[in-house]
Amino acid sequence: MLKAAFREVKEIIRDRIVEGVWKPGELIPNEIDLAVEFGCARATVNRAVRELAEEGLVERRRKAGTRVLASPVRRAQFEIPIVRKEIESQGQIYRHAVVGQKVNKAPDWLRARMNLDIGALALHVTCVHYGDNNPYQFEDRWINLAALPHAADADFTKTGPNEWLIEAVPYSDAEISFSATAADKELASYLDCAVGDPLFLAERSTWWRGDAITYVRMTFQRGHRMTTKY
Amino acid sequence: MLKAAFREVKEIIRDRIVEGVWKPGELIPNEIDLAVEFGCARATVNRAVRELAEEGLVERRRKAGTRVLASPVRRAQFEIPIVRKEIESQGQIYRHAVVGQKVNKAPDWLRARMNLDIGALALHVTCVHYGDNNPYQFEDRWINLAALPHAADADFTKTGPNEWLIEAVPYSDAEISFSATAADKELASYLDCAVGDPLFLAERSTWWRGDAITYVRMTFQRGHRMTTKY
DNA sequence: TAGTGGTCTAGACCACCAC
DNA sequence: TGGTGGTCTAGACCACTAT
Repeated sequence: MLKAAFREVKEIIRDRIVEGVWKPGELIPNEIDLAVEFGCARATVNRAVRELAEEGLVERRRKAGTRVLASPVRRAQFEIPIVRKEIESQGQIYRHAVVGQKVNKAPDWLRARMNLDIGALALHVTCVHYGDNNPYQFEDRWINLAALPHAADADFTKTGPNEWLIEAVPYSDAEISFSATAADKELASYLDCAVGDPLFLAERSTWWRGDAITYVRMTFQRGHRMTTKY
Repeated sequence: MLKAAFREVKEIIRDRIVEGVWKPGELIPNEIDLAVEFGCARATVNRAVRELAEEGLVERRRKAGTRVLASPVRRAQFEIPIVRKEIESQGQIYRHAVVGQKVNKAPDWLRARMNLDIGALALHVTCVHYGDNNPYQFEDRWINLAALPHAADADFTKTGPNEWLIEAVPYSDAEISFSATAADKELASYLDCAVGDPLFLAERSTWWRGDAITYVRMTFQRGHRMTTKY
């Protein structure tokens, strides 16, 4: 058997959908009929169709059956690597420099975002990540000291705050968002670009069982792109 | 049974990993032992651990066993909706305006990108998508007329080119990339912003079995963000 | 209420690959 | 070459929900 049976079944069904044999909005045969047609067990068909549903090509409901989606929900998936690995995977030499590290009272916007009490303390760390000595990313991070008190004493010169955090604490939830921003004077100097240049910005908040861990703004060098196939 | 058994098993294993019971780099027990421990069938354990592997938390190899990954590969997933649905899902009223539609000889950069022959014809369509009459996205699209000859006669005033394409042709491969760009004069006028403003840009190429279908640049209004949880 | 998908089981055989 | 995961099967019961 060259392929697993459920993969074969999956491909056949996928082809029938993209070729229009089963059109958007229509029902496809039920699992038992498909199992008979393909000469396999119902569980095999189930796995094939279940995976197609996870990919957003069909929609399944008990009793109602399996329906071909009119406009398949397309999903793109991005890997979120550690910046060091991202740089090294491009064959460049990584280094980073900590340019700021201070304990602050969390500003209001941060308290709102991370759901912190009034007067809560946060560690503010900023650093620049380089690939082959060219600035690659400016990292502007806040760490909730109520959740991670020993972060205050950490040394981020050897291990960057991102990698330090990964080893120090797991997280249960994360939210990431991407946008465009204009370089201000600080960004322009760290990222070696002009004030006003359009820069790609990623922001991430992470949580561990309801407690905010960290919020970080990662601003990339001019011309940075995030690409994926799907 | 409140939860499916395989989900329970999955959560227990996930907890043991994040709690450090099974540490990064270590092997976890094999499927048979886990099945005995949890009092279920091996297939149930298999599904649980297989899904954890798909999520990037563990790595599985025959004979070698299942290993906890040192730095779990984090993946963020974005849904790529049709712009009309994206706008409508925000409770806004959608409309679009076609601002350009012309058959051209494909320029060199496009021929290189889409792998077209010299002299190949492409349809160039531009349009603006509005939410509640505010500009939301500027769409700048090229369609390969060798692959889709009847696109030349299409009327995009009722159905935008993106939705028209979805109905007209499936695709087997797509590549999408995100970046930041500065508004030029044309973008500034269509998106009602200042020249030089930083804008979020998405570019997508789609293919059907080796043939390029379309390439599109989607530039969003100022301040646009793309967000997801993971 | 009946039809459909969701899940589980016990057992089986196979493919891979570290040893 | 033996241990591990990968897959398949036949059958069963259950959960949801359209009708």
